[in-house]
Amino acid sequence: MGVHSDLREKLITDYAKLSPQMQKAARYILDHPSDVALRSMRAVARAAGVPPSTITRLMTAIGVDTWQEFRGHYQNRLLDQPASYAQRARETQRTENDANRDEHLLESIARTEIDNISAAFSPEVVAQMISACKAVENARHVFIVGRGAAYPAAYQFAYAYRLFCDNGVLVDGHSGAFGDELRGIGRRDVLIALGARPYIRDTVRAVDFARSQNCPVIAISDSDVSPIALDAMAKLVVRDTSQSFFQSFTAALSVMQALVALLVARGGEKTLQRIAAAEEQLARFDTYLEEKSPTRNS
Amino acid sequence: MGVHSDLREKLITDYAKLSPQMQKAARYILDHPSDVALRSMRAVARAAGVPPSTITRLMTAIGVDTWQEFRGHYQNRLLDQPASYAQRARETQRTENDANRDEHLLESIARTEIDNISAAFSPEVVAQMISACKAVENARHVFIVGRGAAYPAAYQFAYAYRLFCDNGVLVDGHSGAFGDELRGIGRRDVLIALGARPYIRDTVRAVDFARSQNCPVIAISDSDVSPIALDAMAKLVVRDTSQSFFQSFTAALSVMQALVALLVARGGEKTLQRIAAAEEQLARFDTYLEEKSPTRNS
DNA sequence: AAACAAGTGAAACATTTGTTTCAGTCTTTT
DNA sequence: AAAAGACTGAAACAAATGTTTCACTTGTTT
Repeated sequence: MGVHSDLREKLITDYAKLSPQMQKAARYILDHPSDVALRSMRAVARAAGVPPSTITRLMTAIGVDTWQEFRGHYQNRLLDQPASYAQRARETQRTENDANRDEHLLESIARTEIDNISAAFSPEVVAQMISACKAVENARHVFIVGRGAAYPAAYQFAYAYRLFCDNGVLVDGHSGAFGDELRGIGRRDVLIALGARPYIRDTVRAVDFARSQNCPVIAISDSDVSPIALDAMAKLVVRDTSQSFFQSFTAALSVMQALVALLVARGGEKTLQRIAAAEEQLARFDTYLEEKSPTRNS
Repeated sequence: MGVHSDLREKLITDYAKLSPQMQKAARYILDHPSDVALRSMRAVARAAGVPPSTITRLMTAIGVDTWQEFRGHYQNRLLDQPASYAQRARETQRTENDANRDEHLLESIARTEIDNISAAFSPEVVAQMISACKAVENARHVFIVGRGAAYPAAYQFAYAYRLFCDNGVLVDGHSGAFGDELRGIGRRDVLIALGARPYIRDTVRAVDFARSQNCPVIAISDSDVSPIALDAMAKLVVRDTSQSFFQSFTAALSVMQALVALLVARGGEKTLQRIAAAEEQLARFDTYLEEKSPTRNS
């Protein structure tokens, strides 16, 4: 009986050969390893959405006789890797040779990203988000513009928004010339514009045009006085600090997601039903891969 | 709301006032904190050389009602989690009045996002990122596929990558049928695939096709055993936990940005020159609003 | 259709768990 | 020395745990 030094590996390689329910359990365990170390078997089973017997069967399937043995592995793993942030930083700094220069860079990227997101949810921005939200709720049409590096965040919002509202327009120039989609924009609409320095001309033009038509603007930008945010009715200022040459649009994306979450939360039951209907439609179009158990993950 | 921020401190200060047997127990717990997190109360009592009742009495003496609560503190400490999830959920639920429900939602969103990003830069993922990076550097072509909610992150990478390398292909279906762009994919290429549950059929098909052509796959996904990550040469597992109905792709975006940063950093001077040239070209195309220097500022 | 095997979850089972009870011990005070 | 009071640990208890059993479903083969 060889002792499995790494049974996470075994779980992954054998995954395909497991029965559907065991896969469900295996997946939860792979995704939540510390749960195994800390919680009881029944609790893990409950969290994974399977009966306790499935966990037992899974263990015998991968050659582990008892839950105690199984749990022991995960406990050791947890003890071997304290991996506290401070400690990790200290370690990477201690040995500053070329070997782990990459680790060091990534570590500082992580910190910067976290800082940016923290700043993006400061009280001032939060207040702006809420008022932006109200503007969107009352708008006839919601135009979203964001080019270049800002496009992902714009797309993200448009994509999610479309699932529960049909008055959103993503101005991306895919359908004809850029800006064509803005035709008819007016006082009762809202334009959500995203962009940071260097400001892309198209985006600024769209904002100027909207303003000339008396359409209120919600700006997600890097400054209160950026050409996009100037005269905007709501200014969501996010930092785009980055360790690399490029700006980081993580915070912008996060803010857009938060905006969606806020709209859904305020929309109540009706909105949830619309989302359910949209998902239903996507499922009917065979968009998603069929999965045995249509449960939602935690 | 006096939550015991640190009950190890309490254990030390009250140590003198405890009865001899309780001191024995307290001392063992102070010396073996992880035992509390991982083993049962009776096991701890046995190891400390005291009857179980002593542990109970010790807990009541320092103001903890139940072993579960006691153990919970030590488990959080082991996980290096500043605040427990359960506690956080309780806090956000506590003030469920309509007044500042929005603020609370946003605050908890922010926390979740930060957690997700922290997890995305864990040592395991960092290691995978570096090996993924090397694969990209040696690849003939770099294909990027990500649909639906994963598209923003895919686009972000493709957009940034294009500025310093011309062998990237964003598989987005804009040019004809989806998957057409994969023609000719082979052993010497790399496919970067993004996707989380529910898995979009197109993405999985692209991954399967790439695998059938012996093309190595870099997977950015929500599990080690997701249909995208299975058999991938590099698995970047990111959490997509979200307060709202939708998944959060913030961590995925952040990882993609970090990948770009890593590529640039490793590319050295030559890469920087290419980026400068690309920006120059964009400026000549009048893409940006006139501003003196297109270089980033602090 | 029938037979079969594999997969599954509710229930049952013996342990083990955290906690309480209580009789005995020890120290301190009178 | 006796009484009072706090300490202590064995035993008792209900609740929860890990595991096994067994009908039942499901999908496949004959």
